[in-house]
Amino acid sequence: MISFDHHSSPAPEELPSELEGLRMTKQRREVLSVILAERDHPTANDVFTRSKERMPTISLATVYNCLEALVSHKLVKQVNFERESSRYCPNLNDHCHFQDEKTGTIHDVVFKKGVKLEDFLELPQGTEVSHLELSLKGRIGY
Amino acid sequence: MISFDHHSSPAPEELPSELEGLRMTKQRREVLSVILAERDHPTANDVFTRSKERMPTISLATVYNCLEALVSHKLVKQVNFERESSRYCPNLNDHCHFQDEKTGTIHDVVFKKGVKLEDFLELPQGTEVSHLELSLKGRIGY
DNA sequence: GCTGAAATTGGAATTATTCTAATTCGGGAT
DNA sequence: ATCCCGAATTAGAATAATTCCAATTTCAGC
Repeated sequence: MISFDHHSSPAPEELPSELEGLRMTKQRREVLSVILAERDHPTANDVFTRSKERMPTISLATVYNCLEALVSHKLVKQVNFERESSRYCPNLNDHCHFQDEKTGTIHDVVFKKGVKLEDFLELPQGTEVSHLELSLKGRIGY
Repeated sequence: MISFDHHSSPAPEELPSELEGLRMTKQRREVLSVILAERDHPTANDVFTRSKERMPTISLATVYNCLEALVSHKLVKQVNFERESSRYCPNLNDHCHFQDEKTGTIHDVVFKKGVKLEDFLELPQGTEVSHLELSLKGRIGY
């Protein structure tokens, strides 16, 4: 039984020119494809470095702009661990993150099938949760 | 049924000179008492401002030092919402945080009695979680 | 009351991120 | 195809939170 989330890597290229109402510019496409290519939760700076390989003129500001556009259009998720720099994740399913303290590697962790927030949290009724972030740190079993 | 966590305010003053193996200096005592006095999840800067009222010579660096000492000795919890500045919380019980999008107010939210991580997360067996942070945003029911 | 280690301090430094203002791009109308 | 205009990109400056540094100060144990 696999518990950490694994993905079959979809082809990163050939994205439509508009997605979720977001104009897919060269740079946004590049940034998105970097995030899809290596699903290792890169930081903005990682994305910048990788993007420059294929698009040497891209700027860090643009990478930040693109990331913000992709996140707000829900094509990518932003991942935070305490005050570390934000990381980016293409897994759009409901999930959270586990950071291996040994290696720093971040793994996606899925919620058990059918679990609802009210099942494990004492939330006042009527509370509407618009955003949830659950971050774990620890050591992986062997 | 109360769902958000409420506290009876314990007396902030007269803390011992050593706590959890941490030397309780004037400044650490002051910082801790500020956090205990108003349980509104202040930022480091909030703590600095409030501390200065009674201890005008305290420096921001010291506030950061004290907070780090208190957090690492588990007398206070550090609370993060995305990339906002860290906030500090004297509630040592297992709990998480809900930020009201309307007001910015942060509420403690407790886990349902007896709930374990494995009840709602697909964690590989043998995984040891040493740190968990769950942050919610949304709107409160009326 | 000394002494050494730890804590405090003010200011400088760092880091991630955002802002700014100028330029470029690209799609629709002509 | 060309013009136009709003949006996107860019380089660099600015900001904000936090950490670092080096010089004092404190204080617990002798």
